[in-house]
Amino acid sequence: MVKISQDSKLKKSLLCDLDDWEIAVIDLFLNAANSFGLPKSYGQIYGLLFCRDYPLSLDCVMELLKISKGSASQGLRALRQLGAISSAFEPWDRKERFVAEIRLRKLVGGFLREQADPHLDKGVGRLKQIEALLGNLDNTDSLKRGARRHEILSSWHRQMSRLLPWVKMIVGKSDRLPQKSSD
Amino acid sequence: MVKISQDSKLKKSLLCDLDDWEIAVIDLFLNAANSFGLPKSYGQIYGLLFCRDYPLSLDCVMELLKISKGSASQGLRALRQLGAISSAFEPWDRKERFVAEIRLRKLVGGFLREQADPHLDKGVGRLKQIEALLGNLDNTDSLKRGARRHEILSSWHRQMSRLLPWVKMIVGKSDRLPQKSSD
DNA sequence: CAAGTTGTTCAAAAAAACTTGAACTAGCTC
DNA sequence: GAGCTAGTTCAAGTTTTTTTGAACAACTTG
Repeated sequence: MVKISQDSKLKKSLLCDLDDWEIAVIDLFLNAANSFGLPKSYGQIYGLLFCRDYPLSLDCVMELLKISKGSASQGLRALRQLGAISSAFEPWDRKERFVAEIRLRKLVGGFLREQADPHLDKGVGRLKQIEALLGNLDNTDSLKRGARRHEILSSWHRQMSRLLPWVKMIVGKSDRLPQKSSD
Repeated sequence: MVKISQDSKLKKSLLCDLDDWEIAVIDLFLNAANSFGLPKSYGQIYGLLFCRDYPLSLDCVMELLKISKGSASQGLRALRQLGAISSAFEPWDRKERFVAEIRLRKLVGGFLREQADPHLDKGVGRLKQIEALLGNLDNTDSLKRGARRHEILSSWHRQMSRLLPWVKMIVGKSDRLPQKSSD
């Protein structure tokens, strides 16, 4: 491949800037990320990849979004960890390139796996801890109250544990887009 | 009622401090609030009320949790808005007092109503905006790509809109605690 | 192995979110 | 209406989170 892409003046034009609609989409994901408790930059990165048909490298992401190398690197890593993007190496270049996962089911699944499941697991520990503290107690009144609260929390925990698999199932079950793959 | 409760030295003992298990429960909710994207203090406040059998006033909340009046006031308001707590005035005192809602279905429902539904609504607007931007476009390639992305986002929007009612239904459908009310 | 490229790390800077508390409104009571 | 009490508001302060960028590690190539 020609060395042209090293010249930063040309780079800009080669990468061709964002379209207006792309900016709007990226902004949409920025906001979405925020309300899911993820950093804005993750949303922007996902949004950009979502807009594009072909994989982008870390450099492209950096330049198109005007964010730092560090942000881009961390964001891409986190998004891959969430299963929201995947990466591949093209044979003709050793840059890693990224594409967005667009199957909603995968996105939701990954998010729940990384965010919800861990909390449910920690919950078990917390419930045990509370149980233990109740054990050390002689004050009958407080004990009874605490025991009741423990029951309630346990019940919630059970219900949430049952809910999540359903959510993972329901999303994307039907209502697929006409053409193109899915799961 | 006697004026004793104005004497701050007595107040402390009258309110009786938090038990260890209560501290653990409050901490649990603090963390939970955090992962739902709500301020920690909201979690603490809810946690405290969750532990108690009887309604607490703003003052009590403030003193037991050692948070400021402002935090307590805002937290209580927001929690009520979410349907996570409710308030009442006792006939013998003009302080407003608060109790936690413990029916998981109500909690989830309120949260979705206040947090998810608005986002879905805003989503409609954003989709329209993107559509409009695509309208201004002559570049056929970008237009096609954009149109496809718009389809995908619309599909996601539909799927999410269908999911939420299910979640509201499923949570709390069965698996009730033995005794005591529910919905 | 020197030079060049890709991507990671992490301390420090910047930005965002949360909390505080003093000033304020509103409603009683005398 | 003066004096209390209950509760709200919001600018300023504090804490937490996110971003930056320079130093670094890993790998390739000549």
